[in-house]
Amino acid sequence: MAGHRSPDFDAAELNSVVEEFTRSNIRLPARDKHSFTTLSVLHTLTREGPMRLTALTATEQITQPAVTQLVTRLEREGLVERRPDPDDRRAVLVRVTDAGAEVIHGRRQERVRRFSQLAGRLTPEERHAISAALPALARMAALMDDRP
Amino acid sequence: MAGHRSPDFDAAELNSVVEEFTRSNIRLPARDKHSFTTLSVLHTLTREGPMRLTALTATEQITQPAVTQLVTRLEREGLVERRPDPDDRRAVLVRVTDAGAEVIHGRRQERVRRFSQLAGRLTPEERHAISAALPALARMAALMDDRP
DNA sequence: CACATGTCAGATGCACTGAGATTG
DNA sequence: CCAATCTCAGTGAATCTGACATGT
Repeated sequence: MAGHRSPDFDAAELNSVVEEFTRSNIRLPARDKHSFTTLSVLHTLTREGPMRLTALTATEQITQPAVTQLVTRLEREGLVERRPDPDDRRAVLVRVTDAGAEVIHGRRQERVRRFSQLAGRLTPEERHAISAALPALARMAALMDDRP
Repeated sequence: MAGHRSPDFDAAELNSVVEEFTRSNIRLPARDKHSFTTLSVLHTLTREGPMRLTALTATEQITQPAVTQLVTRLEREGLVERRPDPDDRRAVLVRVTDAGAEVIHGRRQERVRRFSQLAGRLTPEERHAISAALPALARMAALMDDRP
């Protein structure tokens, strides 16, 4: 069951762990009223800075009209702002407001706190093993963006 | 920014990695025609075996009427089956068909293959670090289910 | 009668397709 | 004139709330 390229590396076991973390992470969005797409857009804008609607269409998995509608909704809730692009008057730049950033920041803090608590229930050896693997996992995650 | 309980453990960094993996994992559902909830239900039924609609309502994040409708849809597509509960004639047991299990199995294989390819682009040291951390990560994931 | 299980009916939020307006 | 960017209008699938039928 190990990966074809690396007999010493159990990709199925890695996938199993990722599935569990994903599952548990998905449960959280249901608490507040924001939809999954809403959170994803706010997350992207927080990471990447102001973007055009077209750029958002590429990163999220919805069509341009849906992005227009979604941004209108988010603007009405005060989570993002529309600004005209000074260089191209066809385009608008969407950016998160402080309130929007706070939504993402709060959720992130909640998860980090949860991970801290869970780590406290592991052995020092287990914590060390995870810490030692984080740079490699981060690089692996970065590689995933190459070929979406 | 490190966790309060374990100064040597960077929970924020772990969260960042988990976020990236989750993001990249979420993109995949958009390819086939199945919705996220559909896949989640099939996944749960595959892991847990036959369940009542009420039990599904608890694990998934939707209401009972939505589960009824969703199961009807899945039954029409041949992915699950309704069976009367022999012990309680009010209830029905939902179980995945072979076709339904195949959907989940196929997706899992696709992800495992992807992880194998990505691992092939890492250094042997990085692969070793990840392998060494997997048991600890699996245990951490198991701990998450205790307090949902 | 009280509770649990599942279904039915109407209302709502969200995304899609197709067409249109403005600017480069 | 053509391409890019965004918006508008109408349609459809999925979910929610509230009411209801059945069985314990």
